Amino acid sequence: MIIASWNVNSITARLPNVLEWLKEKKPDVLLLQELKTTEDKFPAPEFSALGYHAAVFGQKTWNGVAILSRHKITDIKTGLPGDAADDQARYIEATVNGIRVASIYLPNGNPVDSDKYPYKLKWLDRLYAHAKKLLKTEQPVVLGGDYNVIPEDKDCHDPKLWKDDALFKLESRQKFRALMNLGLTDAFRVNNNEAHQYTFWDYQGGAWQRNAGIRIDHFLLSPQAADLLEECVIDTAPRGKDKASDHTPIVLKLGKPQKLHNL
DNA sequence: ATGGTGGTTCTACCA
Repeated sequence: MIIASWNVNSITARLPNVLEWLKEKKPDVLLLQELKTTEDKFPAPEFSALGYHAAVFGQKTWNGVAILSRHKITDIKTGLPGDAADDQARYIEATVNGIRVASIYLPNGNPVDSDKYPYKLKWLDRLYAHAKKLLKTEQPVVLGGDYNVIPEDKDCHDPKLWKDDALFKLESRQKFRALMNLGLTDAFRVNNNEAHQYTFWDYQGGAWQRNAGIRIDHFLLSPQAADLLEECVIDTAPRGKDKASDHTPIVLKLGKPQKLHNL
């Protein structure tokens, strides 16, 4: 089973690129972030024509997340619990093929001296609390998306340039670490310890051409999902296309549950 | 320290 995640920076602007990529890669599931549109304007018919169901949590102008799937999508929940006043469309969760999957668009948090940074940190705390509950179900859980957190020095081009940024500040990284200390696994790092593997390159300053990127799109897996992990790779090709998003897809391959020997 | 680009929307704001 292939599950991919892609921050598309407007599904309207990115539709041709996303359709082309789906036709080529044919993932079972694609998690989308930064739709920048509402449910009623989401291009569901175009995805349906390729065989994908869609669960969408949108809003006007900003944010917006979705789950596309060739398999039936059930038990859809929108919004991250823990703050009734939070009206930003950043979280959608559903069951696909026996796996609980979430598409996450974590707040950016910049500038750090605005209320955006505490909102990000609180959002990370809410995600921690929610992940704890999901882990108690002992189901395969896949939390994928744009976390807006650079986990380590080696996940950016030049750590010095990022040290005071909301994506790299100590509190952000500590809270991301805390998620893993709950028992979640950063799928990309299971079989790949290389530095400078990126999922985002800024539109500005020739960041793509200079490979001055950051790794901020992640798949975090519950133990039951991590046991199924076969591969997790970043597909850099879409970032080099015309009219590209500033993010590129990260792709996760899960196998079938193994039969365990009785011990 | 600033500005560089691209998205939505139409004037700034966000990333």
